[in-house]
Amino acid sequence: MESTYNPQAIEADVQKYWTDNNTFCAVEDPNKEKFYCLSMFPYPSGRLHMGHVRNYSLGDVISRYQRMQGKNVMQPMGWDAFGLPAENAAIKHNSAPATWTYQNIDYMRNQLKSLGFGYDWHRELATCKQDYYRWEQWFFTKLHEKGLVYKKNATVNWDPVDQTVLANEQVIDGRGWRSGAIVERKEIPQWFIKITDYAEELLNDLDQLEDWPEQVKTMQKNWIGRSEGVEMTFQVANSSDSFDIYTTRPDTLMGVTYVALAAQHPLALEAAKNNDALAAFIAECKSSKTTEADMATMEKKGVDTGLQAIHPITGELVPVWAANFVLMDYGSGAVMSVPGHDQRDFEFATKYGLKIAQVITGSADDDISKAAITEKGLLINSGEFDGLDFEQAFKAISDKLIAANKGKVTVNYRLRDWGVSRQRYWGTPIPMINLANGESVPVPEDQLPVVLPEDVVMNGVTSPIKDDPEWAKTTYNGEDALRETDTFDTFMESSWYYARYCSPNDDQAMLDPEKANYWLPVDQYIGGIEHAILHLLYARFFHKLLRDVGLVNSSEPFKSLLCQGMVLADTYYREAANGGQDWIAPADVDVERDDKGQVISAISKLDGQPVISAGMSKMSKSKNNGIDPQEVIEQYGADTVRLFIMFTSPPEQTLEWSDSGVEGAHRFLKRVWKLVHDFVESGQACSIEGLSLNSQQKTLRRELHKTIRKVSDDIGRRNTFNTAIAAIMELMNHLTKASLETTEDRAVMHEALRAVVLMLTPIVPHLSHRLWQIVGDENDVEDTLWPQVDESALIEDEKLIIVQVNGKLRAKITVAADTTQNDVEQLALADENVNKFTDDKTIRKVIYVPGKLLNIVAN
RNA sequence: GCCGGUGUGGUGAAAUUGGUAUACACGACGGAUUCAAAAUCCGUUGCAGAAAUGCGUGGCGGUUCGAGUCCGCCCACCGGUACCA
Repeated sequence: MESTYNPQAIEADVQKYWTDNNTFCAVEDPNKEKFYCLSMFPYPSGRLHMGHVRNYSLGDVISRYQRMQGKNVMQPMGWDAFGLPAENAAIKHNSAPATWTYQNIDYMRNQLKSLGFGYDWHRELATCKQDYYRWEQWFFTKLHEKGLVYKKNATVNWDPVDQTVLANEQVIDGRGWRSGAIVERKEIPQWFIKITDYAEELLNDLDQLEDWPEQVKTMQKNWIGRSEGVEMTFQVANSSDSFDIYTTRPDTLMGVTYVALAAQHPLALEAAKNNDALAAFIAECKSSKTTEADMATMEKKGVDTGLQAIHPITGELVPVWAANFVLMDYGSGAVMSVPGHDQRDFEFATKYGLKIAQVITGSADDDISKAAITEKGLLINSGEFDGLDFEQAFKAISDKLIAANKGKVTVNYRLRDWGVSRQRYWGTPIPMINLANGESVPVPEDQLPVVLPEDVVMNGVTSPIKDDPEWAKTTYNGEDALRETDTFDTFMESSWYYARYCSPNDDQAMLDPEKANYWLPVDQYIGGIEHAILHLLYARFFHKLLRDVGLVNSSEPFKSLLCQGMVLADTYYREAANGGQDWIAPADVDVERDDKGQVISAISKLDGQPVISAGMSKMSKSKNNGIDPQEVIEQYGADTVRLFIMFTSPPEQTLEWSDSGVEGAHRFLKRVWKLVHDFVESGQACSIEGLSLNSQQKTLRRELHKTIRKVSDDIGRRNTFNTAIAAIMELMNHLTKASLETTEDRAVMHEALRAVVLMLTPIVPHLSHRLWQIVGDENDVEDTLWPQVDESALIEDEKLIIVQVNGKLRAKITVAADTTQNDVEQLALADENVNKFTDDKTIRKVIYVPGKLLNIVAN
């Protein structure tokens, strides 16, 4: 055995071995328990970043651990290949999005291989290839057939100079990122999928997802936002017009002092024809932003439309305002306003001098002249409803509206239907045909796929398939017609890729139900918390759609979910001449520390001049603080990178990159290598069977088996890989101090080293593969089962009891394991230090936690 | 704004069910080895204090024999907010 650890040589050899032996090729086997482990597939942005390395290390550790539990493991990998960045890169590099994307995939695939992830590469897929997206197009036409697809107008960001639609990301401070033009809201026709038809099921099925983080389920629940309320109709005075509003607080209906319409509401547009102020306001609203965060934080503004509405119960007239915070896209585009009991309405009413009425009792310190009373209470100033509580008022008021045929009790969802149209090129063409009569029909099945041309030139503004007058031309039933030139939201591709991995090369069907039902649901899904709502909700929705088309027999795609945190790194900068910051890469900075190790200054390695430290932030191009995984792999090897990433933080938390931490991880692997080397050099291997051990050897075996128990629990149940590694390190600290003189010493050491290598296998698979050839047996470590705990080695004859007086630690006493509570108390009270704190006091109570803790309460 | 999360030594973190706060690692300091350095190995390391001991888990308050952990209020930061993926 070589005396020094040489990761580069080992890793290349072991990776070749895995490839040559198809070690990770997964085949359906009904006699074996399956385990489908999936990490969120990457967008092929160019190079792997540390977030990817973390995500895929987590998936690989879990996959390899489950394989060592004897399961039939499938771990696939692919590419979420459509999306906006490819278009921008193509413009910048003067090439086509397809070329750029395929080059990135090739580079990143090699990076993944160099990290030693156990993927079944036979199952690789890329969503930008027609053999993938053709089935998405087919599926969309099925959904259309089932009535789950419709077209309606929806708002987009419109760049009036470039005459193009912009993503939210492309709008910076209200202006288009290329043209600099002030972006406008514009309504255009778009395709929607009726996710709201599944709102109830998407909500209820969250309860089945026992192995999902509570926080993710809560976020999804709030996003779906089920509420029970009343929908009612307000008649416009002196007109046949009316509009509907929905409220969850019908108990406050008697406190409505005005109603508010969206600026784009048809009644507001009509009224603006003879109202200049209103027309100006509606024009102003055109430039307001479209995101929810912007809508919620912007200054609330409104204008009186001059219309009046008839209160559905009192018959009184209330003014109708147009307001910028009411969304035309959501609900009916109108809300009732109760300034007395809603804070936003209160501020709006105060600002515009509208009436504020109190109709609900508040607590003693509530002051209706200062703020709205938003808690529920008893009704006052509400005529016949006075004295009712929320429940009673809800019933009485809704009953009255129903009787008058002016309203109904309804369930409402915050969730909105999924708009899937994008006015961009690099995506799946929407398989619809627009006929001359204005009707839209799905592309017939025998004409699918609608292929996206890859050999295109980007002009930086419009989609090449929109630019090319020929591309859209087609015929339908012998008539000339035009294809849809919009493409799908890329969330469409990522909503079903997990299922396609089960039969990735099937050219006859979207899925092979037999294979899909063998592997699905995914047993463990791993990805960033940023996907907690949108991606995970759409994928859950798609799975139910796949079920209802008969392609899968389960209702949820992901049995267990693990959300990993971001990867951060140090940031350094210098003031730039223009007052901004010049960000300096952490690799180019040396830090100086004081005697306590606290950083006192940082200097550039390039010029020796000081730089300013700006703390930790997410690795990004803009802060120039990305750490390239490739460089670290080349310096220390993939195993060190994997070990550092798994050790330095629990998976859900943010991970702070540290070069010295990486060195520490590398040092540990060198110690493991050296210990195996020293053991091998010390003589022949031998078995522990039939040997009689001394107390030190027994203690060492107890440490070993306690470690196996903890590591199994940490990896198998808790997903706390950091504490599993810490436990192995602790064991290693014991082992390096152990003697290797006698046969018994060496037998215990051999048992321990075999277990250490096996426990490290999921985390540092190359090193473990090599070491298993030395301390293991002729089988590959990949085909070896996880070590078992020997319960008999765990038995302890003594216990450490913590003795407290009034909850404060005063002594630690060691007693025989079978000592009674009474004897423990006597021993504790005899302790000098305990005595000092109880001496002049009366003992009131004694609390005993058997074998652990004794608390004496005295005063 | 709204929804969700996080906050513990000089640093990353541990404490799994309310029971020894700081395991493991990094850094720093001291020593061994070395012509010297790197590497390696050994030791010290929450703060104050000579010690006894006291204090200490973002802030304020509460529950409890006992609180990092439970409850209330507050602060700071992070993720999402429907066209970034």
